[in-house]
Amino acid sequence: MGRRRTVSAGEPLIWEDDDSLLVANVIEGVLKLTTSTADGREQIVGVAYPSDFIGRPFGQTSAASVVALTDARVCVFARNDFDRFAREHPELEHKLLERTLAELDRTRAWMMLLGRKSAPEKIATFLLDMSERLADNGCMAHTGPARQFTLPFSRQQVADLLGLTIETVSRQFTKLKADGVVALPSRRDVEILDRAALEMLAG
Amino acid sequence: MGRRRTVSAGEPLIWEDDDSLLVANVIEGVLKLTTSTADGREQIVGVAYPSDFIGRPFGQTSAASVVALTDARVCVFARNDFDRFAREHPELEHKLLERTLAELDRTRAWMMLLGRKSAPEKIATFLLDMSERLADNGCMAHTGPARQFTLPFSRQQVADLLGLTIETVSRQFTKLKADGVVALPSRRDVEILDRAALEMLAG
DNA sequence: GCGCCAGTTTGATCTGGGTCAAGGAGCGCG
DNA sequence: CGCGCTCCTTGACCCAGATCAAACTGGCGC
Repeated sequence: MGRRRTVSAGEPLIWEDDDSLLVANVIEGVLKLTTSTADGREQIVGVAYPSDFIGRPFGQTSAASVVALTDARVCVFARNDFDRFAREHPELEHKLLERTLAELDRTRAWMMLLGRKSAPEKIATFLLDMSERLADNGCMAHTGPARQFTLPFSRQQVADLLGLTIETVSRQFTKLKADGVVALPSRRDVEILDRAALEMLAG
Repeated sequence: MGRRRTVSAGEPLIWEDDDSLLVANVIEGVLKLTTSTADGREQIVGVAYPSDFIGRPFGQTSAASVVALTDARVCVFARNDFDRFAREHPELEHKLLERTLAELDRTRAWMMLLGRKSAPEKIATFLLDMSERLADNGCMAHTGPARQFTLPFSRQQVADLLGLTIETVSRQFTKLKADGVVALPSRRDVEILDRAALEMLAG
């Protein structure tokens, strides 16, 4: 049941496989879910971490495309098989429902960010959100928010997540560093120096 | 199982009822799901039409508040009862899962709108979306997109849905009217005169 | 170590949409 | 019928963040 597959950073996860759509479970790594307009604007609409489901069981294929942000290992299922299996195993469907409801909550909170928050608020919210989702090595944390961590995102991807341009993201990072709120030891690394200030900025 | 309740336009649907959280099914009318910041900015994160579920089964209460846009009838359940009932009826859970997945897809499409679309694109997308969801009387259409319909939203609510200000919404409506793309016979009524133009604008 | 190149930062300028401030316009009510 | 209230439109101006245009930086191959 379900074949292992590895995807390296930057590679798309293809949804077509011998005539059937796929559903997958993330084992390791981080992937982005995006939608794009015809003229190339991109919005990241979801981020999948280990243990998250991706794909669209039942009904038609979803519009989002999936690309690995880090090297990743996933477990893929032909959708037909998965659908049948799920319908025969209510416990699995229940689990899936709980996860989908949680994801919907997170997505709705992100809508508020996209529609109503300013650039400084977006960046602060993003950093706090990341510190909760990432331990030092990029996996799920059960040890509370991390003080320092490595982003699985480039600046452009942060921009695509927050509905900003790369220049604005860069300027906001520089500002936070200048104000002593965060340290940026390397392009991808963040250390939170003043969490209270970030929480204030996040609104 | 489940008590009927009526909510008039503008009234909130209270989630606390003799010590237990509620879950509800919309029978008639339209309701908005919103989140707000401390300083009063509001974002509509979902709209519930007849047959939609609202509330948060399993897990903790969701952050969104629910307000009726039109007079509405809903069927409410104590959440504990609902959770137990759902777990004993896999068919219900399956239905709920399908709806939740569909809602997640719609929400993700809306993220693209909020993060990356311009005001004219937002308005055009909104009008096309409404024409698909509303028949003349504000109920679900199975007759294809409506050419004219009554919005269940005030201008301010359209702004809260699209992440704009009321003034920008008003100006965009005026522009579309001036360009002969739509007719606006009254504050809440819209008639689409040139669907192709709207689709072009929506991007 | 040196050059190259993608990703990033920084600066200068522009503009879409926000803000502030008046008017209109529909509608319920006396 | 006209008063008043709420919602909506319109106008003038402004500013956060986009756009355009260079530099800078840090890996990596040679």
